[in-house]
Amino acid sequence: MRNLNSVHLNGLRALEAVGRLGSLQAAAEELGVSIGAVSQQVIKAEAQLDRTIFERTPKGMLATEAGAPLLAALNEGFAHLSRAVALAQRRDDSILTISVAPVFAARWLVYRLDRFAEHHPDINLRMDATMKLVDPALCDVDIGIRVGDGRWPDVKAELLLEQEVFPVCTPSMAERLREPADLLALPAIIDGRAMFGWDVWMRAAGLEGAALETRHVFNDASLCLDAAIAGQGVMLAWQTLAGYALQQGQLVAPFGIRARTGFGHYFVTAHGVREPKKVRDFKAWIRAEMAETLKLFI
Amino acid sequence: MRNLNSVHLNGLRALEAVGRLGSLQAAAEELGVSIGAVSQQVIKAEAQLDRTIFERTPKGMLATEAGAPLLAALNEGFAHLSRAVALAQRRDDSILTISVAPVFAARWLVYRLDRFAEHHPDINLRMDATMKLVDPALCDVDIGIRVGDGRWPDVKAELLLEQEVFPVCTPSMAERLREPADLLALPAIIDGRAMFGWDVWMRAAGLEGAALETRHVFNDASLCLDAAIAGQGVMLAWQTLAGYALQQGQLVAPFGIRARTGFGHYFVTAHGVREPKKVRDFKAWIRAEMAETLKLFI
DNA sequence: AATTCTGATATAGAAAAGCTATATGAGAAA
DNA sequence: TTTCTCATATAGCTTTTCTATATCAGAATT
Repeated sequence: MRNLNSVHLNGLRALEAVGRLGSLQAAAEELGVSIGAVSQQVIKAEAQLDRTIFERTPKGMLATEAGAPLLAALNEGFAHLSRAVALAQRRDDSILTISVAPVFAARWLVYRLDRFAEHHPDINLRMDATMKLVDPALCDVDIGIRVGDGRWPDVKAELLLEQEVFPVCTPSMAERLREPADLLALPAIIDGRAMFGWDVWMRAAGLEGAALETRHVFNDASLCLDAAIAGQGVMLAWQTLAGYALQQGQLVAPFGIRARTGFGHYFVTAHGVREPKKVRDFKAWIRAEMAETLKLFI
Repeated sequence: MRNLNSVHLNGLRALEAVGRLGSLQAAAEELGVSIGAVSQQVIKAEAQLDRTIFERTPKGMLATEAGAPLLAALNEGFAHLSRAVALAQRRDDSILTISVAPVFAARWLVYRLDRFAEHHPDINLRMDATMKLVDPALCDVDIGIRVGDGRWPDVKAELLLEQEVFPVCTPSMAERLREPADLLALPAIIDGRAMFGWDVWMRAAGLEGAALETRHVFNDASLCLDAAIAGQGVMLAWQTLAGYALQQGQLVAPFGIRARTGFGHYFVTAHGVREPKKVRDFKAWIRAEMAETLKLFI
């Protein structure tokens, strides 16, 4: 398609519009420019193609014999391009595209999707699981949920939940514990990627300076939780990570001492954009479900 | 197709090229611009469409799920546009397009076209009959033949034949004529559009100031000749106009007195262009045929 | 672990394309 | 002859496109 390099695409479009509509006036109206602009483009394009495409008559522009097949092919080309643009511009408003961290999806959201479908049968959810912060203004994501300090200047961050961490282990392990300091005797399961450490909890538990024996280190919080469920040790988890396992009785949170990390779960949307109803509905639903989760921690 | 107004065509082309070729580097090469230029155009077009068409990977650009149908439609569109441009750029070198005055075509050239075909079976002649001067640089005419003073600054004019005029009438009318002054008694057939008058010939015949009785005035030289052939009177004709009728014995040129009008037949071509072989062949052939015509006037 | 390579993006400023506003010309219609 | 319609030319402003250069991120190599 290198031959397209020798002619301006805007000129080809001018040719096509004039050919289809029969006059500079009509073409100018469709293209949204002045008659002089279309005239210049047609003349320039004819020169670039080294062809006379139109015969100028007092009643308007008539395609020459040589020009007619060219205009037919141009019409077909621009019709396809127009269809392509229409395809891109059509918004399927029934699809809500969300972006969440994989661990949030796997440990909290995926268990609730059936209830979302029940509450909002008109909304089709499309989930993009990535840890990267997304800017909904720059991609076709409607809303994101991320954990962090919320200080992201390029997006609008709205606090959903303050993150609190607490130790979790199997019930049988917990039976051996009489006081918080007894936790120090248990092997610790460490999330190498966590944005916080045990020291945050130690302070809250009055055990500042104390440490646990590290048994396992993973680079994925979800794997850590699996290891805790398997009885491998104690893990410092947070609400959305451990909520389901607590509810199912697979894990317990001994002593109920919780510490705030300073981070939070945030809704991430685009600056200065009026939120569509489906986004507002989703946020409201997420808040209601989060309230249900928090009942575990009263 | 107004929806195309909201996105730059060059951007759509960049999208298509990257989609088809898989990287900015390859697309830049095909489009004949720098990688940075393609990158900017893709980013801008994605913003204008409000769509993420590509996922950026370390190995290059991958079409997103939403982008793939768009790119397919764009590819079809640009393929058609490319075909259109190729159609326009293809020169059918076997076709020679000439532009001549209708009267020159009807009274001189058309009788000889069989001989042109014999001499040049490889050249297909396409004749555009119009009185308007053409500029081969600005239209798809290869060469023109026009009568005039040859002072046309926008084109290259090469003298073919100096125009000479002379009275013509039927043989039976001529039988009654003993000397040039006897012509003055005959009714005159006048071409209202001629660039010269009888005075030009009168001077050459030593009859300066004399005049004929006007019987008929036409606005077409060809009709004048038809009237002369029909015995309606005497007409002041020129070589290419009357040559065939003289050769056929339908008309005679009594006394053989000819006058130059100051005009001429000229080949009209574009300035500063090396003439293709078919144009050179055509000119040579025309000169040879013209020499044959002039044998009538020796 | 450090370095190199590949591919994409950002930016400033220059070049080219596109556009508007206005004047003008040609032919048809009134 | 006048008016109307349609196209063209031109100057200069605006927008788009482009280049050159610096930078970044991830993969591959050492």
